[in-house]
Amino acid sequence: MPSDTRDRLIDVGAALLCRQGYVGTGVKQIVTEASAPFGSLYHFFPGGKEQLGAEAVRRSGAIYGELVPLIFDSAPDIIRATRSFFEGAAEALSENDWADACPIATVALEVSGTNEPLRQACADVFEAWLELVGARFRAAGIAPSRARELAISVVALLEGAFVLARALRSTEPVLAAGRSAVAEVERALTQEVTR
Amino acid sequence: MPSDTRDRLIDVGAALLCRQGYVGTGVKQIVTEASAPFGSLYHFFPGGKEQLGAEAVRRSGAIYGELVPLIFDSAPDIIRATRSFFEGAAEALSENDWADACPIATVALEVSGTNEPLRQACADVFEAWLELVGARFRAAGIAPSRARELAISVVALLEGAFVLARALRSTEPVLAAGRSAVAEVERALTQEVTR
DNA sequence: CGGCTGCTAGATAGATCGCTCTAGCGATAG
DNA sequence: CTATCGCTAGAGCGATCTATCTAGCAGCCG
Repeated sequence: MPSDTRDRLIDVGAALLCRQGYVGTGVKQIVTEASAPFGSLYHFFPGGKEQLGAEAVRRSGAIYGELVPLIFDSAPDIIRATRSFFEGAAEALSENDWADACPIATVALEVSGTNEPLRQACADVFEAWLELVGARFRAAGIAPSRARELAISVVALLEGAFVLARALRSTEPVLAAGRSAVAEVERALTQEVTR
Repeated sequence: MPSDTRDRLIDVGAALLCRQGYVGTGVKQIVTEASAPFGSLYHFFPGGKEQLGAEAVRRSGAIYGELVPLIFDSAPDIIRATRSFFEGAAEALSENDWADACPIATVALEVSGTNEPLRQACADVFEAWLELVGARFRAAGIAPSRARELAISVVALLEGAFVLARALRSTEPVLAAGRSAVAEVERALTQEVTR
């Protein structure tokens, strides 16, 4: 049974990583906001900040990954699911002062050249997301290789829109990228039907 | 006349910001790699690291902005220009060990919630890029509002693909996103012609 | 020559970084 | 009861961070 404190450290760490990135988040800040004793961090995470960071990245990835079945199951088709996804992202972004964008993009860019374990954690999360989304596209009748390419484009549109949205403090990029994503899904479906 | 040392500090700073982000780059590392005396940094940049960072972001933005006329002028149309852009980005990325992605995306994500002057610098650069690309689309006959939306999607595809590519250490996302970008440009042109 | 200015040069302050260390609490087992 | 174990609690270490400080060099002007 996992300790409560350990869970809180990961949750708080994940939230801070999302907003400030890995380098910008100090271990003291994590334990303070988690109301955890300092020593507990190194009790539960002997690997220190790096281990906690990696686990926080993977947890964020799992939580956000759950949005895929949640949204795709409640939408009538993959076109409207894609639209929902971007509209929901835009809403969440503006409501939380542009903090709740991608939980791991900042970390991924920061550490991709300097911290291999963390880079790998981010890569694993991205791959899992691509597979989750790609599976939905395949289930809608799109050929596997085309489904993966489409998944990459949709995720890239979302990630790129988050970068622009956070810098510009506007939902416009997310909404514009969402319309492109919907169009791309439509195009892939049309190709499939008319082949 | 700008001092040689001052220029070198901005150039080295811009290169380091691209690879390590703002928080991950120390001022000592900048002056060391620029072969500049430590005191000179605060002589030329009284605002310290923040001022140097903002100027480096703006310079990177200007340099990368020059790629737009460079590529669009040497391509026969905006479709092939868009394709060139992504293919060139993929090549540059793999050749430099996934370091030369977007020079400011990491900074933009890192500081968007903690450092207003730097966030503004990133926002200004993104807006300038959107205008540069949007102007090319308008020149090809696409309506202004549609041209802006298309520019946002293309830039978002590139930025998002960079995030995935750096984490996955693969050019696949950039190439897949590039094909989507080309398709989106084609779609916008078709809409314009058949209207 | 002397004096002024722009820049170099680096020591160092003060804060913060990640991390290690010891001490002790509380619950459970023997 | 005592012993043990999981966890709490925080002092403090060495390193590193940004920024300031003084001192001095080189070149130009009078």
